[in-house]
Amino acid sequence: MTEQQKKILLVEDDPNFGTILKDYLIMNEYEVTHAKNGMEGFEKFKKDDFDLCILDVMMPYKDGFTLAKEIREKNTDVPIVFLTAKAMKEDVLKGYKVGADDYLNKPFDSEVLLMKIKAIMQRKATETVADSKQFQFKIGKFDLNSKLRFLTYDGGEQIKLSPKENELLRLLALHENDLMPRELALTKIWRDDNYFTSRSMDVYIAKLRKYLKLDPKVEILNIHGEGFRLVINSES
Amino acid sequence: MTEQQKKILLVEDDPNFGTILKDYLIMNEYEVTHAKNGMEGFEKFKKDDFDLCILDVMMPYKDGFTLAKEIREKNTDVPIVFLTAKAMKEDVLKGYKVGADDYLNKPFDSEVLLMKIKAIMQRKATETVADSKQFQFKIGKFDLNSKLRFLTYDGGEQIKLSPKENELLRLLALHENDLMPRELALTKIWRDDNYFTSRSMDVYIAKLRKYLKLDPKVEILNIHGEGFRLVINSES
DNA sequence: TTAGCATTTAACCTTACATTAACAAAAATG
DNA sequence: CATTTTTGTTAATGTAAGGTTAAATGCTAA
Repeated sequence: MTEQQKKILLVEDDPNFGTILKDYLIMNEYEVTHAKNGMEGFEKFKKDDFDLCILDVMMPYKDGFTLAKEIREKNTDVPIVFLTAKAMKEDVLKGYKVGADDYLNKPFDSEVLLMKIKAIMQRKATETVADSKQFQFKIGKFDLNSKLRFLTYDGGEQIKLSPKENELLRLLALHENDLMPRELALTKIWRDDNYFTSRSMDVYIAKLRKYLKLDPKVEILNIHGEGFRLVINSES
Repeated sequence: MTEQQKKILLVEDDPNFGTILKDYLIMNEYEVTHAKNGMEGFEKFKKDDFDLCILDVMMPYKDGFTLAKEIREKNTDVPIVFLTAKAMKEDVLKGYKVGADDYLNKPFDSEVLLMKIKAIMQRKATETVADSKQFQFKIGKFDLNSKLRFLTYDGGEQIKLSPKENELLRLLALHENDLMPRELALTKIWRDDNYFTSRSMDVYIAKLRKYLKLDPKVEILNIHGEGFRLVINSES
């Protein structure tokens, strides 16, 4: 892994603070593009690829959150850090919804900022695409997070899954619209294929069906003597 | 990241065995400091930074476990490997409590030692630097200052945290919204993974939950059989 | 030494999970 | 079409994990 200078987009309207921060980051081996407001920030964002965006929240013309939303539309991955005034606690949460990786109260300790930047870069570097996607499945209106063992319906309600429920649903999702052989689940999840484990599996199929009822387009069909099939119906 | 020679502190009283081992390690690109007993070992430890300590358990003046305890007081991170006589099974466990990363029965296969050393170094290398240096966390409306061990609610009320409370919360915050495996906390904080330490950890989880109740958006969720998850809910 | 902590251990309770049982329904089979 | 096999579903059971509180222990500093 070759060490390369990381590019940071800094959007901060206060000229004094902005310049100081920029210089500090450059001193610490980052390549910094400084924009003085949200509009300019977005223009610069479109023109280059950045490894990190640091956005002030309070800015004329276009505030940090709005800018973040626009950036997210273009690029879902780039880490975003917000700079906020100490007072605004609630807005901070709003920031998280936009997908902030972190935020800092002004004034802040520059060392802390540096640490956070490093931590974020590190995280991004190690979380390979394969890594994070392996556990995420879209099942109709549901999202299955197989690592944390929960099923989200339509971005809202969260259903906790037991280990067996989770593994079974994951296996079904892996074979979406296709046959998931009984035997496969039994050997992979139950590690044994006999009458009782088979009945146990049926019990789990029933549980999953109950959860999935929330979305009428999603169903688990049985293929007699063969296994099951997770289908997502397209017609309404 | 530049490859650099790793420093090993070897504390072993048997002059023959010690010298052979030292030479063997040097042959394998390690920088080795050899001490002949626990007293000397501690003196040398204080004078330098080591990447690994290899301690014989049976030694005159100061045994390996006692030395390890002293080393731990100075430095909680440095990996420790014990060399034990084949017989002592029980003592080995005692060693784990001190926070041993591994142990080896004498006589042992030098290849095995080398492998273990490599594995330990690797493990430490991936425990990111950023992680170990991060001490400030925003947890919903709370601010955790992990260095000074206190939790501030909404800029006002300050809650003092005990060392264990602090470390546990810090570990949870480091894994915010993600799984913090039980085992991780037990090995990192309690340095031992058994029924009682596990129950102790549960007690601390309860304490943290009590503190965190001030902000209803913050909760510690359990993932049965896996660990805990610190989540900050965005919706109100 | 004691007072004041932090931490562990203990006890007891609740919840979560997986399996098994029991019975109903559907599908296959001859 | 009667019978067997497979599947659907719900409930009961046993065990393990976690939650909570209090008491016991250990530690440290006055």
